[in-house]
Amino acid sequence: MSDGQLKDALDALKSTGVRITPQRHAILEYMIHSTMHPTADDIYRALEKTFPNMSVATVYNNLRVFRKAGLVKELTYGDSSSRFDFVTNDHYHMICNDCGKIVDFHYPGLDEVEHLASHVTGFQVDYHRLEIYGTCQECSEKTAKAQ
Amino acid sequence: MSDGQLKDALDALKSTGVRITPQRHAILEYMIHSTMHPTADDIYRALEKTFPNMSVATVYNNLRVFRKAGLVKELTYGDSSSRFDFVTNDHYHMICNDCGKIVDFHYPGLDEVEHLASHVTGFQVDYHRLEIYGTCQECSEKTAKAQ
DNA sequence: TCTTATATTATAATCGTTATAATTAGTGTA
DNA sequence: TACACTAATTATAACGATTATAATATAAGA
Repeated sequence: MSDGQLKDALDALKSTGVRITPQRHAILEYMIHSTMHPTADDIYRALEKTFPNMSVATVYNNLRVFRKAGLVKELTYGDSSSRFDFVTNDHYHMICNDCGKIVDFHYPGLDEVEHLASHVTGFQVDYHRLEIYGTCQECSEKTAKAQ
Repeated sequence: MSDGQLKDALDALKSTGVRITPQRHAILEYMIHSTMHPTADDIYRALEKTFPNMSVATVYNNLRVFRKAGLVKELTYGDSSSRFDFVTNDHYHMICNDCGKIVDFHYPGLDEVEHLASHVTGFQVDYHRLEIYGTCQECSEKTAKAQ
């Protein structure tokens, strides 16, 4: 089914007039098969064996192309590089404001929110991003002890 | 009621051993009264009449202090500075992947998600961030015309 | 195959954010 | 109120992620 995802993604790009280059093919393939949310540099380093001459700029440029096409979502954090996810509706993130830890969290059914939002604003919705911020258990306990 | 918010915020800080400085007071006050989500530099420039010697680092440091205290949320985007919001549960954002436009969108009741998340992960939840990405009406029409 | 616009490469530049060290100033206590 | 101690601020330098630029290479339709 990953192959189907790749083919669908390539078709979607092609249909909007975006050229399919070996680099784009490889980046998309990597995104689909990667389990953890890679940074642009992660992708660059993973592909430099296959494309020794590829530039980091190419990775950034294409991630932006994919994002505009609604194929990839960008997760930005204040203190480090952006991370990129191939768009599938699966899980959300909980983030500790103290230590920065990221914990996955499953929750179904924000589709209703997407639909309402689309209806009200006229947006053609591609995906959403939900993050819940707070203090993780370890940091809570550390603070409690310190006082 | 803004005054109450400020007082509550200052009390919350004090109770965790954070010192109240004139700069912190002013930054918080500015955050509470500002209608549009300011960047660190916006805050810096707004306060430099009152604090001609204040450093940008002070703004960044204190925004992080406030964020850790759950008073302020940081909205990060790939292509520009972070924006900061005083935490109140009101609206979400829709973001155009093409032109970057940000449109406010109202939706009540993600409290349930927060509660479940807290229960499952042990986090003490402060706030959440929800953003919906897609293509705005203008950009959709532009693309349709171009083809 | 040829043509042309688009993509890639290599590199330099930008700019938001953080680190550092010295100085200043809150806040609890006497 | 004055003191002492620790935390906060300032000024500046450094870092690093991302983008801009110009030259070269290449995808894809004719």
